[in-house]
Amino acid sequence: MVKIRKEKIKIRRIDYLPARQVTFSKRRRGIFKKAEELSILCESEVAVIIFSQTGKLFDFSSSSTKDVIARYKSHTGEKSNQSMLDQLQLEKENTIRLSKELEDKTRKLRHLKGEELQDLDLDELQKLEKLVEASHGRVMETKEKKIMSEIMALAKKGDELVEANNQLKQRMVMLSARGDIGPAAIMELENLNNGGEEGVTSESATNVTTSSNSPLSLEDDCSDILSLKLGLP
Amino acid sequence: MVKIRKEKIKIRRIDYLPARQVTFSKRRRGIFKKAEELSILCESEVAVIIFSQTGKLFDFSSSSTKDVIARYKSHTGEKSNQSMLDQLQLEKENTIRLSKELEDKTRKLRHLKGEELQDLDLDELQKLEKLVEASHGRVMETKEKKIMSEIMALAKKGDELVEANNQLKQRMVMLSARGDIGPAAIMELENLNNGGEEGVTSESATNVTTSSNSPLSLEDDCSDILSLKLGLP
DNA sequence: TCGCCTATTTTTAGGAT
DNA sequence: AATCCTAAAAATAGGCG
Repeated sequence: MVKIRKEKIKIRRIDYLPARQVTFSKRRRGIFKKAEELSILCESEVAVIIFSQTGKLFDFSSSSTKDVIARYKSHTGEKSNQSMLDQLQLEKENTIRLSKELEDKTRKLRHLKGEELQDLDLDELQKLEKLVEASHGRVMETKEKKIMSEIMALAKKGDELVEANNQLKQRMVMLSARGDIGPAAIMELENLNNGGEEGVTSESATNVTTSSNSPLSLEDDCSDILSLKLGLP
Repeated sequence: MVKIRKEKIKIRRIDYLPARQVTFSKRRRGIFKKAEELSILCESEVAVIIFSQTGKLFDFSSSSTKDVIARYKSHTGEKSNQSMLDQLQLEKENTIRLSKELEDKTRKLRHLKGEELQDLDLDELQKLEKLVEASHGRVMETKEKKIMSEIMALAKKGDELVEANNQLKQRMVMLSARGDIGPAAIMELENLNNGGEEGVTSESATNVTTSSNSPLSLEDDCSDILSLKLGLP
């Protein structure tokens, strides 16, 4: 029963481990008690979460710690785990749906390419054949239209070039008439631009408008034309 | 400076609202202070979450309430919001990837069906045409094979039926020879089974094995045959 | 709502078990 | 680690501004 002097302790880390552990235990209980009292006295919801230095978890709650945490999260504007789970579920269903669609399309694509036909019955094969035939027709048609329009574009460009050429030549002639350059240079130009043809002169420069190309029957097979790469936009 | 008698309070709901509010405020600060002291004295992580009766949130934490909550959740085996977010992100990327693939396949499918060809260039159109042609060939081939095999199956079934029929007739003849049924019934049977043909009798019943069908040239267009629905497995 | 006051209750440091 | 003891420290009920 020896009474020992005590003095107020400083709020700083307790260095002596056993003392620290004891204090932790005592004060922890103290806080939990206070928390409970507060929740009862004032009808409030209280949660206390404590991790000891060793990582051990101690928690108290007037109701359920998880509930209080959920309420805390909704208060701080965070999405709850539940709504997150819902979203995840939705995304997964989405993925499954997309996968199914993809599988279906992949299958159809194979069939249209003439692959894996063995799992089609006669009826389906007939429909597929009709489809492929129709498709072939449209592809041919589109291709021919495209070829025509590209040839037109080429022809137009050619005409424009001829026109530009003629205007250039006209200028050259005028310049040579004024003695700025010699006639030899003009000859050189003409040979460079139309190899072997009769020289296009200024008088025919205005009526090079339409259908000046070679005749082309697009009704026939024109795979030889197709094979040349048309470098137009 | 009048000294007033005080007595220990009971831990039960404080009915008088103003007193309750004051107590809430005082004790709340008390708990927070204790919590802080504990965290410092014992180097522990502490979080206190309090909801007042009016729904107002008060929280204290030695570090960050969210961190403590995350630690709490990982301790109680729940998935953290973060890992959930990661998962969600992953799913979303998955969805985007699938959507892109789907779009691509849809496009290709359209082209193979001869739709939306205008956004193909000449080169692509040519490749597509080749593909469709090849596909058409394979579809035709497969269809013909299928038709052949179905006809074979039909023929086989037919032969089996004829065979069964003959055996049945043979029995009938034997039965009639024993006087169990009259000859009129046999005639009736024969007329029912082969309308107009000469009666198939027991002596031809054993050699109905192969190629007893009508001649069919499958090399030609056989769309008229295709149109009849073959109800075989 | 807050701070201040003060008598009283409650908590707790330190020791011992 | 928990519990008891005790004196000192801290918290706080109730009142007042």
